[in-house]
Amino acid sequence: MSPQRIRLTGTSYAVLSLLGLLGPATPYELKRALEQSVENFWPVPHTTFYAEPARLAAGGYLSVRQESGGRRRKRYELTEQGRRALREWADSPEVAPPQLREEGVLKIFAGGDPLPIMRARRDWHRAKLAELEGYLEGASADPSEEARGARASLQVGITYHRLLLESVERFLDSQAATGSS
Amino acid sequence: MSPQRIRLTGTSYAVLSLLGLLGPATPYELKRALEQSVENFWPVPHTTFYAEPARLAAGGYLSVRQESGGRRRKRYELTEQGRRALREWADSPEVAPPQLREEGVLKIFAGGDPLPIMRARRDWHRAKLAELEGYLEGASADPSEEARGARASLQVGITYHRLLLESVERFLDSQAATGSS
DNA sequence: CACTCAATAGTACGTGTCGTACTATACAGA
DNA sequence: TCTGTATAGTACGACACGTACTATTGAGTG
Repeated sequence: MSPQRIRLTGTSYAVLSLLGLLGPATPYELKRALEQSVENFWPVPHTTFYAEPARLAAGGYLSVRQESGGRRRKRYELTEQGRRALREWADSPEVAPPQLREEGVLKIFAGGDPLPIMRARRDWHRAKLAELEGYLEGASADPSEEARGARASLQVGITYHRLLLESVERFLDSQAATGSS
Repeated sequence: MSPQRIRLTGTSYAVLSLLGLLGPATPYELKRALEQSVENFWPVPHTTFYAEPARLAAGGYLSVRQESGGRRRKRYELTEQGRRALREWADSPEVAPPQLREEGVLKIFAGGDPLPIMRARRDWHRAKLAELEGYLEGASADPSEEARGARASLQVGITYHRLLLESVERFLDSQAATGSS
């Protein structure tokens, strides 16, 4: 029962801030909110995400209440300790360096043909950008103060993805210009 | 002794392609080559990276010869199986979607102040870009055919990072223009 | 009303990854 | 020969990941 020490990771803070935004929520509700926001600059597979609230509860950062209905879902809520940890982290200016995991570039490194790879990328980035812009429209419909961070991060996320797309397009143009074998 | 089945991950292919480039090498040599190339679009902590060649050898993708000197390092080399797996992977056009892990945006999402975070980012991206451009100069000094993939991936990597930097600068400019409280 | 199908809401488990901390060798200079 | 620093790793426990499976709900259909 006494809270264990657990390490707080990026995923932990993602959960904590979503709970800060939504109030008490079930893992599934959190996961849905995640998909429309944090997922895009902090990817988390769903199995990891489902497990995280339980970890945080074990560490004393969340409290749980189990529903009695058929699905007996667990509803999690920030504790004072959780709220404090979140605020401290958000207010400290240090950030870990960003990481880009790009299998496409890895393939090119290994000698793969850049053109089809980068074309696939271009299409993917276009779709992703459209998706994010949709989320931003949705988020802008809710002008509350609590959603300010969500909107700001979507802005930044969109800028990132827009420019990534641009970089891919630029690369493809330069290829078309030069060695279009 | 009979080769185990192992899963080949991005890290595996990073090792395989580095071995393809360098020929027989020790984990440390691989790690050094990694830092100047693949690391920048496929981050791998050094402990994971050291372990990977042994895994691949257990799977039959690499062969090992242990040196007899003081440090008794192990020198790894691609087997035919390894070479085949690498080529098949590099030639297939499917690529997993790129992932961006950006703690800064996560903090902004959580309500952190965007300005100091993005300023730190700008500086980081500037330094990284300079570093990559240095590597490209180094790689261009070696105009061999085998290094073609290395050069191409550095080009792409530089374009990515340049645009990421630009996106941060654009964001900071827009902040400076609007609400510079 | 029973049945089926899709969508929703998860869990289990083994392999792989990560970070912290520690260890060991080589070599240069005092 | 001692001491420091760069080089070259290993140990290990906690954490993350992916595949596959399970269970509940609700809507439509006969």
